[in-house]
Amino acid sequence: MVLSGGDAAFRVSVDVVALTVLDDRLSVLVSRRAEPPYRGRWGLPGCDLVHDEDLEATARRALRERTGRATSSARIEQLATYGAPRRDPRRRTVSVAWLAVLPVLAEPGGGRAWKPADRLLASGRLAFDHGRLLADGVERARAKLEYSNIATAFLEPEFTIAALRGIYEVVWGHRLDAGNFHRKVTRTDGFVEPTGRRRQTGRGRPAELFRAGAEESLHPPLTRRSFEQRSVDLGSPVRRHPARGAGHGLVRGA
Amino acid sequence: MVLSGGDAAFRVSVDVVALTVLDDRLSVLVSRRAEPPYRGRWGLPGCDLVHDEDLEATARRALRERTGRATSSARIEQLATYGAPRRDPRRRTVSVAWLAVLPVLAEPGGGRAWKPADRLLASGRLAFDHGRLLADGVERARAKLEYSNIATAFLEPEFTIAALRGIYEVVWGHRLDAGNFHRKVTRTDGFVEPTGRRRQTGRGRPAELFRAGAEESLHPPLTRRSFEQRSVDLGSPVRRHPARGAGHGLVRGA
DNA sequence: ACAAAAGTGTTGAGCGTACACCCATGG
DNA sequence: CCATGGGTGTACGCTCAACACTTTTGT
Repeated sequence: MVLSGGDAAFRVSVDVVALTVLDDRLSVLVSRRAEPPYRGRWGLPGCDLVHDEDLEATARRALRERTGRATSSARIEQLATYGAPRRDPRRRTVSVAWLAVLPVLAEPGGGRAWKPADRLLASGRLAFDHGRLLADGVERARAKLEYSNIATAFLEPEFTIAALRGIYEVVWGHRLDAGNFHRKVTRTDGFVEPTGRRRQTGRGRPAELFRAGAEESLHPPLTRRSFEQRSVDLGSPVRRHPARGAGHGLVRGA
Repeated sequence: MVLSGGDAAFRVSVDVVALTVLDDRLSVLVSRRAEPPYRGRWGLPGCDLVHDEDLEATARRALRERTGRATSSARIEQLATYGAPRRDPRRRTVSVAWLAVLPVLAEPGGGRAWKPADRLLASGRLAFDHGRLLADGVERARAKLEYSNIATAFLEPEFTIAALRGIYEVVWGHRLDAGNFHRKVTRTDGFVEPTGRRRQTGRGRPAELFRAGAEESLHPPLTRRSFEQRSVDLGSPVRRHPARGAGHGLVRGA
């Protein structure tokens, strides 16, 4: 860190890949750009770094401005920094990207929307290099489900094991065995802790409610590896409930 | 990413946590600062971002300037970005940190040195927030040994399985069973591939030489988890050869 | 009574650990 | 010949995938 003779200075911004699960799809918060460059394309929430504000505080501010909510409960972590010389055609900009995971919120409105991540990626209609940011964020989330309790951040403070399983199924894109998942989750120290309450789900036996445990990292991890060798249909959501009218049950496991 | 009315601009720098294994110790490249701030402390190699240069190119430049060598062979990956308002007392600076892993090079000279990472961390005599950068870099390296082939980046292109095991032992700080390690490494697809050559090591049966395989990520991973429950002596290096004169053999496994 | 969802039991395959043992070389 | 390090064989224990089965509700 040598102080150069000159004083080259750059714009520094923060962009947030905010993920949630909405209608059984992994979805990301974007807003349609009203101004050039990339007018009409979708952009991730972001804002410029300002004097005396921490990077993480800046990311939380970007998220708060776009969701219109207090986001102190959102789980947030740094993703990576993107600084290719011409990634912003106006001016050289170094952007620190953050991954945020949060439970479903009200629709944000005002040109902003939760859009399915896979569709948005496939459409190629993201501004700047936000397609890469989103892809990196999704991959990070997928990986972290294996060895951290980040899945609980997609849910309200109290949740059922089935709801937690639903997060894994949607983010990983394949179904999991309910029984084995239940055992694995409840027996991994610090992953979830029982509240003693139950939830009426409608049909079926009422499920116990849990909250996130103290342990951030899971040992041993859950593994998606063994499933990846199987074909995964990325084009359609993992339907967690049979389509109305169509009576075909979904196969379990292989 | 909204263009603010003002034009706040920041110094952007790149710092490199360059790791190697020297004398059975995980070591990091540092240079003694000749100028304030932090005169006399140890600093990581770094340089300022300049117009039209990629972040990764900047990191490689910093490494090259400090090692005096072509470092195209070094494995390099982004670590994290540090931007606390007063991390540099002179001017607000956002620093993108990179992790580099490379084989032992000649001593760099000129106030630069390879220093054992653990001692340097314990001494607290690093400049700026470089202690945190170093701690994060070491933890990243430790974690990546589990599920990537990054250990091969510490070695020359051709190496023995025992040398590879030595990297794991030094970085993780405990000994591994030689037989099981050999089996695990040679049977994990894409980790290493045989060259057909052998190396005369002096004593003992000559070891086969391998080179790094094509696969970046290991499935299934090696695991340090099972060892973490055991006590680990962080204060002294894992001696891979018995001390001269002291005839005590090191126990294997538990 | 039946369907559906929650949760438990059971079993077989695979993997990791521990450690015995053989191989190939230097002294 | 022995010592040393390279490399293989083997057995035990644990975990996980698969799936049968029981529990508890709504209709």
